Amino acid sequence: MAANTHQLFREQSTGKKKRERTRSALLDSAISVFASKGFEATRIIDITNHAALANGTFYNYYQDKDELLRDVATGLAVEITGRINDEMEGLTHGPTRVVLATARLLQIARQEPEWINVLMEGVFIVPELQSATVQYLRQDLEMGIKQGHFNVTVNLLLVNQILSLIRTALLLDPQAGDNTMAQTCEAILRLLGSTPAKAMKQVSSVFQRHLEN
Amino acid sequence: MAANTHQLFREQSTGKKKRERTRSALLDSAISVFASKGFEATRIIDITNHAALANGTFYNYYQDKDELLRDVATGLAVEITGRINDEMEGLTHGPTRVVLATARLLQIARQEPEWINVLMEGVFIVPELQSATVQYLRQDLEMGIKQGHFNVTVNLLLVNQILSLIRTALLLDPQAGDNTMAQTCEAILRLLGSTPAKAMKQVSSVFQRHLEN
Amino acid sequence: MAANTHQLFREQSTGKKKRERTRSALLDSAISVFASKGFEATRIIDITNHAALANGTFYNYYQDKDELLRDVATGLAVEITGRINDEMEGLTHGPTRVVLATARLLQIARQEPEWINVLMEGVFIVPELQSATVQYLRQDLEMGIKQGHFNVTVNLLLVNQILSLIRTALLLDPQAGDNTMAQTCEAILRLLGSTPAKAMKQVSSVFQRHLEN
Amino acid sequence: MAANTHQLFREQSTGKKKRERTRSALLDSAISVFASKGFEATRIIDITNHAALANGTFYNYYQDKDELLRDVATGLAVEITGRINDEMEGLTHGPTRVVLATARLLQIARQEPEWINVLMEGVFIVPELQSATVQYLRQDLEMGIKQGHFNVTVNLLLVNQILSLIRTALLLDPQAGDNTMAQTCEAILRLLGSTPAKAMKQVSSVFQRHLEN
DNA sequence: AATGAATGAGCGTTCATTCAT
DNA sequence: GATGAATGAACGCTCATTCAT
Repeated sequence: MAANTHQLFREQSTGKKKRERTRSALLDSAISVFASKGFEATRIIDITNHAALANGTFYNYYQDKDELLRDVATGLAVEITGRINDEMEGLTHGPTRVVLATARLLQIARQEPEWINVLMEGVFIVPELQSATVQYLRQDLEMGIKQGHFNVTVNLLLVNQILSLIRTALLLDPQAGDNTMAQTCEAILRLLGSTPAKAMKQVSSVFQRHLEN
Repeated sequence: MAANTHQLFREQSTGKKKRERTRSALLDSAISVFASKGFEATRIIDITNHAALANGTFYNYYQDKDELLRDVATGLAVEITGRINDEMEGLTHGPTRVVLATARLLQIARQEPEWINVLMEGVFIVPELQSATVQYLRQDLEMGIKQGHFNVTVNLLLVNQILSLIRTALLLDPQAGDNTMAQTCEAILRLLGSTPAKAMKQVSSVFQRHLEN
Repeated sequence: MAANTHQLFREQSTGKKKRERTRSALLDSAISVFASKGFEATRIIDITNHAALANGTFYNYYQDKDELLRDVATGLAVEITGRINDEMEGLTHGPTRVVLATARLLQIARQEPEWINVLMEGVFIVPELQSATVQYLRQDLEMGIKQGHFNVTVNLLLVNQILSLIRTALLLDPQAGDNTMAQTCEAILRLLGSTPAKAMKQVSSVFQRHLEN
Repeated sequence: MAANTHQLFREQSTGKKKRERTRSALLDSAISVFASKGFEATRIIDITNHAALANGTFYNYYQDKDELLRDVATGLAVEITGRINDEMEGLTHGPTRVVLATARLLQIARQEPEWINVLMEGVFIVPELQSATVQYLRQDLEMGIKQGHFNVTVNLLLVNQILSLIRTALLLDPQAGDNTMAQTCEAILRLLGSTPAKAMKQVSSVFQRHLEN
């Protein structure tokens, strides 16, 4: 098992029953292997080997790879949205929320590149994830519109445009450098109707207040 | 063979030697099958069956699926960029070129949804295609900047942001309805620095002048 | 599975773990099939069918036919040289050792014709076997030279000449009748410098003392 | 087509009809390809490619690879035995004939290594060749016996022992250096009953008289 | 619960062979 | 006679899945 890997699920299951611990081992291994070989190219035995389990053990927990990915991706989504939400507790300014959420997501990608890789593959297999994300985003957008900061009508295409800008950043620069992060946030604000000047100001202001570390 | 399928390569090869006609049958079949099952899930025998050929025949023409995809995607790219370029002959206004190219691409997707599907998969396998597209786009962007219409610095992320907006339209609405088309063009102009009002005006003006049919 | 087949490896593995027993089934089947169809003409499925296993099972044990042959031939070599050595324990007369080793090998061929067939094919694929045989032979030759019985200089060609005389006997008369056996032993002694008369006397003396049964 | 190849059959067919010339091209190509890849590993298309012919052309001349090998090997045998016989015209001394035939064969192997490779593969497929060789050899052996030079009874095993000594020389040292040649001739004479001293004398005498160049 | 040996369907690939041109 | 495109049987090999231990 890779030594320097963050073991999200293992941590959550220490002290619990054996069944839960084995399941967590499969989930953590799945993250590593999916991230390094891609979902399609991953074979069941890659995951069980990585978890130091027998191949047959897999089928005590999951019917197939898809079901595992669903579990992994959902767990990751819960973890990530939890982290982001904690940070936005109490923020009521639409643009700030949108910029901050975007920036934090890219920061997490920087710290845990495997998570995001897997999450992005999961989104194609687990439609629920997509719609959950859409719900979060919609709220912030409508908040910004009411406050007069965004000049858009919220629809499915708009939400997906925003998500695709984030996805593009992750694909092009998986470590999400500062430039990538700023350019992506500004692009989203422009898309929502900001002028270039206002977008830039907004972004640097949020970065200074919330991300200075 | 599906009856209602446009047979791009078959048309190009009627009257030519048998070898060329068989190759075209493989290419056309590949478009259909890749589009319906996706590249990864497609088996060689799916393609040869669709073309009413024996499985072994495939290997008289290509070493593997990748090589075929490369050939298909390149052929499609040539066809599509040719069509778009023809229409933009002589246009020197940056924003008009960008809007028109986007709109025409989405129109072609409406007429030939299979083409775009396959082309988008091909872009991940054939890097040359990506960079060719990037070249085209860069020129128009720089034209618009010189003319004072765009407020951006051209970099790889920007170009990919624009492409991702087009891709999002195709994924969400493969038939690319008029609303999708307009919203996508406006989004691109906003990304390039337009105000919402200017973007909308620009788009409707281009649509009226060049797409009224 | 052929009923009258000696099952060398099966005998060695009864009582052991399943993995070992399956491996032995493959080895024994390989001997039978290689011997009857030849190595080249043998298909993986011939071996697994003969062993009443699924084709895929083969790959749980060997990467390819070559690896299996290596295992089979090595096992056979160990068995055969073991038997011959047991019989020569304590013999210090060079010509006697050479004649006896030759005769015993041909006798084993008579009892287990499949073993020798496979071993001879294996020698071309597993160089270690060849050189092991060469080592054995060299020692006996040099013993005979020191004792003044052989008039030769030991080199690679000489060793191979002796081996080729044995091989010729096996090819022409796989059951190695008494005449073949005697003529081969005498030929080897002549090659090593004996006169016809001495060679004949030597051979019949060894046969009487060691092979009368 | 390899430039430095001796083209036995091509030479024999220049000026003849096209059918004959194409057949010769196949035969000459077969020698080269069989010699370099081995008979088993050679595919029909290897031969036709080498002959700059279409694959289908092969079947205008032969039913399969075996038939071609039979033709090639027979042609080579005729050529080689012809050359050796020419040289032995009028020689009536048994040992001299045996030594000379052996030496000349090894010399030809030195000049045309491909011929011998192919011939040796052919012997396993074309039994007639083996028996023809046996006939030649028998005559010389019986001549030597009548003359009191050989102390053997001629049988199939004896003849094959002699052939195997020659084969061993060719396998171990395809270029058949002088030492290999001498040691092989002496081995044959020893096998036929000569003492080491007489064998050596006989060989060097023949070499001096007939091979000094 | 965990194991890991066994399975066999299903794929890619080769290549001798046929046959219309 | 020569061509070379097309064929399809036959093989090697992988891997998800089962199940006795």
